[in-house]
Amino acid sequence: MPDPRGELLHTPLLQWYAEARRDLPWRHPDCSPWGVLVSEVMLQQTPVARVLPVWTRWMALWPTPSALGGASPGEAVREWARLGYPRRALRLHAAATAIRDEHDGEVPADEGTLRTLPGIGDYTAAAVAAFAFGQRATVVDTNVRRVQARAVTGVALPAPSLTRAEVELASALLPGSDGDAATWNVAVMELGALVCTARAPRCGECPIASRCAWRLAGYPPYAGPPRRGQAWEGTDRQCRGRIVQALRESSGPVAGAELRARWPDAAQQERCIDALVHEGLVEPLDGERFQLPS
DNA sequence: GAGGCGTGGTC
DNA sequence: TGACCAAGCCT
Repeated sequence: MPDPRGELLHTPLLQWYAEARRDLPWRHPDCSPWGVLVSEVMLQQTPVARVLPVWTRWMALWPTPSALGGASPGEAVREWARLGYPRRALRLHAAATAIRDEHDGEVPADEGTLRTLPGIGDYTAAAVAAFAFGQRATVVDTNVRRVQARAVTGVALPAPSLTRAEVELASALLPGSDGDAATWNVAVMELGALVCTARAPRCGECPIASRCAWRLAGYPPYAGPPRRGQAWEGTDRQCRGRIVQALRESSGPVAGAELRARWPDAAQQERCIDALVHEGLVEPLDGERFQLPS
């Protein structure tokens, strides 16, 4: 049952996307499902500009899941460079070995099967099903949420966490055919990334501005619960980042004393190292030395 | 379900 | 200038 709210938006948005879309390597027709999967994991909470060079190098080193599975998790973390959230590199390595060992080395096309892989949640499973396999999956990321909130719901920003209603709305707006649906998903995301941005939306360039509920309501300001920022200075996050960076940039093991020189709070740093070891991001060696996992 | 988890660019 | 934000996931 087609949703009239979606029908009105499909043509202008798909036309806009055909002209305004960025030429990204993971969108090329010859990009493998593995390339799409890698891009989606790298793009979790990370801007396109920072992902591009890392993705390119990563795909040259490990063009298949089995190739990555043949590397050590530490190599994956090192090539992850400064993308942030290095646990993603560890999980991508684990996903690669699972694909090699349990799926004949082929990225699964089924959303439910993708969802079982480490580091693959609802968003990424739907994105791979849609963008790598052309399926009619409901892809809901932060861009889709913001575009829907404005264009359809008429509010400045979505709630802090994803609601059931948002997923149902995205599903209702989806075009009926597989191909159109896959393009629609990436078109809405692209609109959110390039035009309907969080900070300073470019409504003058928006193909659906004339139908935007937020604009028609006079741009009411965000009225939801406060959105809490993330502390940084002196946090475990910063401390952990410092530790992993030191191990990444060293060709060999790093002495605990050398790490200690990089962080003022010894107790905090010890706690962070313990946590990193527990998570598998750091491997302890004899003589109070540490390295990326072998 | 709230909170933890990196890094750097933007206005 | 320093909050805010970027194709989320996991516990």
